Amino acid sequence: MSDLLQRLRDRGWRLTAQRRVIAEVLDGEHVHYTADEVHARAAGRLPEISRASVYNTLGELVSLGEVTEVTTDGRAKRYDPNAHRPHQHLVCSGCGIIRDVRPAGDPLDALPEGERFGFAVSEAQVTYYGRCPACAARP
Amino acid sequence: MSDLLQRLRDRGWRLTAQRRVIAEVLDGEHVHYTADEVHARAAGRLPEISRASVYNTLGELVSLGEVTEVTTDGRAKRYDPNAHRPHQHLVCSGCGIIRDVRPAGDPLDALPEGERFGFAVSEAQVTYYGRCPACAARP
DNA sequence: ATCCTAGCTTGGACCAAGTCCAGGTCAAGA
DNA sequence: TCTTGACCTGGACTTGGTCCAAGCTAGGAT
Repeated sequence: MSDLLQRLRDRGWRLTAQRRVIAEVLDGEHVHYTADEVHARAAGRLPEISRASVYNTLGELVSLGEVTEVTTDGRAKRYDPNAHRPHQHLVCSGCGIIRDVRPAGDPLDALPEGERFGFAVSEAQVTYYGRCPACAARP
Repeated sequence: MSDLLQRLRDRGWRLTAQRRVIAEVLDGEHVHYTADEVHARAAGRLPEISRASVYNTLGELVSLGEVTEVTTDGRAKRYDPNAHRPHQHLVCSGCGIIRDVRPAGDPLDALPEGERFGFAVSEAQVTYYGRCPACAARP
């Protein structure tokens, strides 16, 4: 993730303590925090950080393409730092846990020309739902 | 949609004026209203109808499987009455309009066993994004 | 036809997620 | 080290949605 900080500097970002902490929180695989979760974790290292800064920074990271937004349940958006490797999401309908997954082939190819209604289609987001091993073990 | 009313009666629903009006609003192809849009349209025919009734009825229709929830943008949920024909959604990233589409094959088949993390995967939701003909015509 | 009552509806209070803003702070170039 | 525009903060505000006590009513029972 330190290369993220480098990329941000290259784009003219001011590297503040807040942005550094948020970038650190977003480091890892299968990370899908809500803005409030990011805020709570960031506040562990930098107690005065405000919710507004978290929302601002996340929004900026999204528009730079460094982080993608994921909405799996119609509640809070989640932020996925694994933006440079194309992938989809697998969600447990019991506990809500999210895994990054890579389906075979390009999902776009499954949409025939006759189903495109003249749209210039550029992206497909796939969300798979099921029960994770832990949730499958109980009702 | 009158068969919807029949199915609801068969399940022991009381057929109130509010529920009838909401069912009428939800009639048609490519209908994807938010709860507030449903409320506004319903209020055109039944001015005293409350937001709470709209939310209650939509929630009941969803849990009966007569209507599905669609969240394309992380804002308000949309309600899709076309629940008895499996389909996915194509969304214009310019104006947000939504079309129902039918991709070739079952999207579930694209997820290899090795990418399932032990989940019992049961459903896949696909959202295609692109620009509609009207939005493609301008910047 | 009328009565009864569980189920439905209502308005308003409340909550969660997210946005906006005026004023104070500070990273980094000069 | 100084300067300054970009950044941060707390708090007010907006939007989308839920909850609840009190009143109403669809439809079965009489």
